[in-house]
Amino acid sequence: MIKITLPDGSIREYERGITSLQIAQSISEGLARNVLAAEVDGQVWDATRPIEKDASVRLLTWNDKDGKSTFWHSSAHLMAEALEALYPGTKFGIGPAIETGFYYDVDFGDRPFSSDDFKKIEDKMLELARTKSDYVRQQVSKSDALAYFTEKGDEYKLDLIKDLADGSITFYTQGNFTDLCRGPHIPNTGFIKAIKLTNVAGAYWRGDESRKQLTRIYGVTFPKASELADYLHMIEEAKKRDHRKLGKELELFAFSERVGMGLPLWLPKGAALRQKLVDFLQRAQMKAGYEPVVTPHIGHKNLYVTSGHYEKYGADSFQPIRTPQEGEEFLLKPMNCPHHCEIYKTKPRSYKDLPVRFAEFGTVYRYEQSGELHGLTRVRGFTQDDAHLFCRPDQVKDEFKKVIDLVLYVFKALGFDDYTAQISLRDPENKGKYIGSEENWLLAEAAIVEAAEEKGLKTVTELGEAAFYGPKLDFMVKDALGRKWQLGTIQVDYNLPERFELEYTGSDNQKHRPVMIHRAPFGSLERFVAVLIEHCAGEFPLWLTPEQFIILPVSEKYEEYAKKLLESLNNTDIRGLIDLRDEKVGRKIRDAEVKKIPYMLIVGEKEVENGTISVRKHGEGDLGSMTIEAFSKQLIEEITV
RNA sequence: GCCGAUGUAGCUCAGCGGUAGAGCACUUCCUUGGUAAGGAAGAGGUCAUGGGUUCAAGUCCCAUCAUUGGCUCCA
Repeated sequence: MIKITLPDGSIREYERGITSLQIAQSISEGLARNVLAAEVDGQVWDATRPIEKDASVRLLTWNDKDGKSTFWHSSAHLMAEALEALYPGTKFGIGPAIETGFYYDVDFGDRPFSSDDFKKIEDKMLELARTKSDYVRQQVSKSDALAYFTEKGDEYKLDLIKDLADGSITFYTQGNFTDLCRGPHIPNTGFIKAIKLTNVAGAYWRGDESRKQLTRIYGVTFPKASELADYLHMIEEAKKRDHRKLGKELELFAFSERVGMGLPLWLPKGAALRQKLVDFLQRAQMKAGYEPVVTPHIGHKNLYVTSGHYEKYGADSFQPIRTPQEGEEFLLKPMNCPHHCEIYKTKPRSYKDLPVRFAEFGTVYRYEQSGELHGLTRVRGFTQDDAHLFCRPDQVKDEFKKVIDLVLYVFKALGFDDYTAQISLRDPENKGKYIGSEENWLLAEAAIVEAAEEKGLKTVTELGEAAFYGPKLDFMVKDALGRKWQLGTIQVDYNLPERFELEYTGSDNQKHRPVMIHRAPFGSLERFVAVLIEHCAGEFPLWLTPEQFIILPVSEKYEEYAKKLLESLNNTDIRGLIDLRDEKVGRKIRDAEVKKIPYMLIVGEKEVENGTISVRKHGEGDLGSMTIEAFSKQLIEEITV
């Protein structure tokens, strides 16, 4: 007998060789029907794999992340089986589960493939799923594994096996399909009830451009048809919220081929929104002791040679601009920090002066590969809400904590309630790719970890995700549809102060090196606005809305009253407009609703007589009539953040 | 940058070898209307660009550009 510890702490005794599935059955039939896999001593296993010794077991269902990914990984195998049945001779690369769904990289040889083939594959998959074939795990020797795939003629699998240690190789078979696979898998294909192939794309074998390009087929599957329907609905909703679509419809920004790809044009309404964000953060930063600075859009090449950016990114950047007479080389500013370092150096600094905090909404230009541009989230010219804090080593942690406070304040004001922080540290395996001394890195990493801990942030730590000059703390927010976005970032930098030979005079009258912290709560205004649009589906918080109200006269007879009304309501914080078109009020309301204008003020005979307005709120409907003063007061209260 | 898809009116799209279409938006006129589309008329396109095939090319082929889904990259 062996002892199995369950997540609730209870310990049950079973015969040696019991499977997780049988454990589930001993608890309840319902549970057993839903078990996809199990976590055995921290490792995800097949639910059907025998357990040979005492272990702690957590049964995984569709509600667990690992349960889902097991399900999707098994779905990838099911798709491969369908592909092999439909297109004999297809070779297979890798087929993992991804955040939502799975993909399989396959080589169809010369056969053309397009999304038109999806239906056929989906049908075949469903047919195979209904056979409820078990996923059977089998340990094989390296030579047998090689022999199998040599026989099958699948060079990709052979390439994979080459790198595997003999003794740790497993095959999984379901139906007529056998694949090299570490597992785990769901018990049988019958769990897969709803299937949707989503898209097809090219992907290089092992992500290497010099190797053959395979066809990557993406799909997603569900244990219930209704879940697929929900998923498709979510996709529809995401499409409706796409910031590129809403940005066009709400006249926030545009792109022009003539201006150049990846270079956004902010239209009046978008610029108004953007300006409000800038004002908002500017005010918060002034309170927090930041000093605004302004630097030019280009900088001498030597500046970036000094900073190290030229060496690292020069070849992949926009190429230098040369002055016609002197032949001096200037770069479009890809970063604000080198400029800010020079500002720091304009005068001797005392330890008493630190920290100094230079803030700039600095527009930077970076070459992004053409295929990578995407709406406002990936552009070639963008404005960072950048600031650099220069402080003493003993101030780092404190400053870091203050920045965390600022970032959280910004998120709260903008309705991002669900966020996590990612601590990005060095890749311990590959320390050579980072600039800076071991000692400095250890200091910086400790400061971040401690600050995040003391602020009680929900964090995940990623090794190898640090910037080349220092570790960082990135904030990821979840939007209204549950999608994750990376926004704010805080980065410790012991490196630039070194390169720019920044100094301050300590209380010991000796020169010391300050520490630099880069930080941007929004990240970039472009990206932030994109995320904000999708988060709130274009219905911005009132204080950010470019046009907060629209006056709708019932007929042209009330035009005068409407104009006076506009004059009395408009001020620096509240902006509105009048719809003077020769249309019925129903039409004007519809158009205002479509434009997502928060308040509609309807004025007609009644209102003129009583000196009131009839207020309608976007998405809610008629609020009844009120006095102008009452409305104005309500609006001001609502926009105060 | 690489692979695939797409590019027709301001917007959303139909047409896929034989005289450029629809809805919305726009302009003008009628209508003076009370909480999500009043009526009529009009204007608007070298069918992304450049080549080619054809008696004839938005329509078929090639190239370029842009957009887009991925890959790769991201200070």
